[in-house]
Amino acid sequence: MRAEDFDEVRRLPLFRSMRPASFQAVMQGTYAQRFPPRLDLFRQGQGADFLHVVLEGSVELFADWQGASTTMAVVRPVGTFILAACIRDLPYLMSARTLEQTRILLVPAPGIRAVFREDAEFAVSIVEELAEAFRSMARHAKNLKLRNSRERIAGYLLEQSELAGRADRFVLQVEKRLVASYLGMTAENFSRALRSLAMDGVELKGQTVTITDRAALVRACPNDMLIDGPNPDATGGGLTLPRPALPRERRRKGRPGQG
Amino acid sequence: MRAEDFDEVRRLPLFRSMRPASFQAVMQGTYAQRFPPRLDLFRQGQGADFLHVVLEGSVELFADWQGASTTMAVVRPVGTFILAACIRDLPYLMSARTLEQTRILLVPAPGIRAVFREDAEFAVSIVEELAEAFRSMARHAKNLKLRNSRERIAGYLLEQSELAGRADRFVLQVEKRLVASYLGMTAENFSRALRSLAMDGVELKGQTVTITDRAALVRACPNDMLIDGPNPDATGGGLTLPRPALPRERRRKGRPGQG
DNA sequence: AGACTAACTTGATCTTGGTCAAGGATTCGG
DNA sequence: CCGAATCCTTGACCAAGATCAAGTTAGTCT
Repeated sequence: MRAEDFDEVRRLPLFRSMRPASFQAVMQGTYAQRFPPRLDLFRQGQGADFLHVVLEGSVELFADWQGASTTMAVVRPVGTFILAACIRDLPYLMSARTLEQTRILLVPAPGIRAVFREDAEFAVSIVEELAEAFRSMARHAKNLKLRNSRERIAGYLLEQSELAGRADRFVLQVEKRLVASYLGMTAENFSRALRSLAMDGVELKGQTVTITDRAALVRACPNDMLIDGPNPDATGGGLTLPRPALPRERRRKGRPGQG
Repeated sequence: MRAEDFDEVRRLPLFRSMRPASFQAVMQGTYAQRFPPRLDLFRQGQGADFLHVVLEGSVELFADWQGASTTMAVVRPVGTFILAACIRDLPYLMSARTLEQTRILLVPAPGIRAVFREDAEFAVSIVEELAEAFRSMARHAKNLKLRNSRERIAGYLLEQSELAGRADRFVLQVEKRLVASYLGMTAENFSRALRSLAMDGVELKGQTVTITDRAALVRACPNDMLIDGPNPDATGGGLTLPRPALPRERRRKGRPGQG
């Protein structure tokens, strides 16, 4: 592992409070790796060998069953994923693939399991990460069960706006089909419902969303702290939502290149 | 707290590995209380004052938004709930009410937060409980997103059968409307879809389910370890599914009596 | 730049599941 | 044992969302 990576990782919420010796121990066998876009990292059902930390790029977590597939989350820097599986030494419940060119830190699971029993501060960090991951997933389930697709989209746009610093204009950070899948609907239905939100103060041009009437949009999906967040820090325990950037800042060089 | 409660609690997965002094500290201000059926324990959005442990009876965790309401889980002995909220000192994401007469242990959240920083074994127990809770919730979301209502019901029946020791005949432990809500559908749709499963080897008489053709039922909902469990131990971190009993064993004295 | 590919949109149609309304079945209290 | 309340079931209808099938746009590769 490169020295600069070492420092960067050391500053991550999950690792910054632990004792130096513990950090050294966890980092045994840890390495950062760069993956091309659209690469499968692992499949659901596999054994949990490594905790993954996204350093650059983005990763989609998805699940499938009987031919159907659904996006469960998109993880961005500096989020972690499959912590729960590593802790319990159980098979992953989700599959993962990179969306863009992505750099990932792979931390051997046995080291984590060993060290967090000895370093209370590390245990605290893990507990907080896991608790947040649980809450994110609970919110996801509530969202699916309590709202219809139009409301889920409206809520998503409001959340993205929030993450962009309450901006009224922002760019969707991920493909629409992926957002649709994340929100539990087909791409077609997403497209139509999104268009229909024009009546509720949403303007669309390509990937750029402009909220022209925030009050109307909130009326379409009354905000609820207990579903929509806040997602306190950037690291949602592997459940960070796709995060938007400001319009001009797009930086979409590393997008999917091959299918 | 009664001495017998003390011993019982001490044997819970969450508490049995911790140091005696830590246990004493956590138990400061802890008390067990008996609640009548259908009593609201707390509402979503409230501050997390207590970790709850179900000692007897059962508790429904549900969520609502804009008039709609959905069951998120049913917790039975000896499961805990809202651990995540306690750890993060954040508002509950769900509401809770008793289903039957229920005895609950109320453990002050500040004590938990303080002690798990000092007792590594306790931290480990919390981490494992949380990890399992996360995985349960992830499975719940996958189930909702990847299966239609008929499949969810078939899967539920297979799971209940499993929990009853692979029995081909068992009794539903909770009201059907509650199961319907848990599975994310209306009671009417549940009733119809359940009936339609007669074609797939399911016989019904009141609350009693008989699987006459397990292979057919599995065909209706191919089992998947990564959605349906196993829910390794009884304590699913507040996410244990309603558990069935064997037919004769019903013990349904304490069922909902008043509205 | 032009061709190719993949994502997105739109329309027509159909299925699933929700809504509304009423009729049975249980259960509980007297 | 009867009556009220609640849960469950059934039917008719409706609406949300899925599917299928083109088109259109946009991004990538040569």
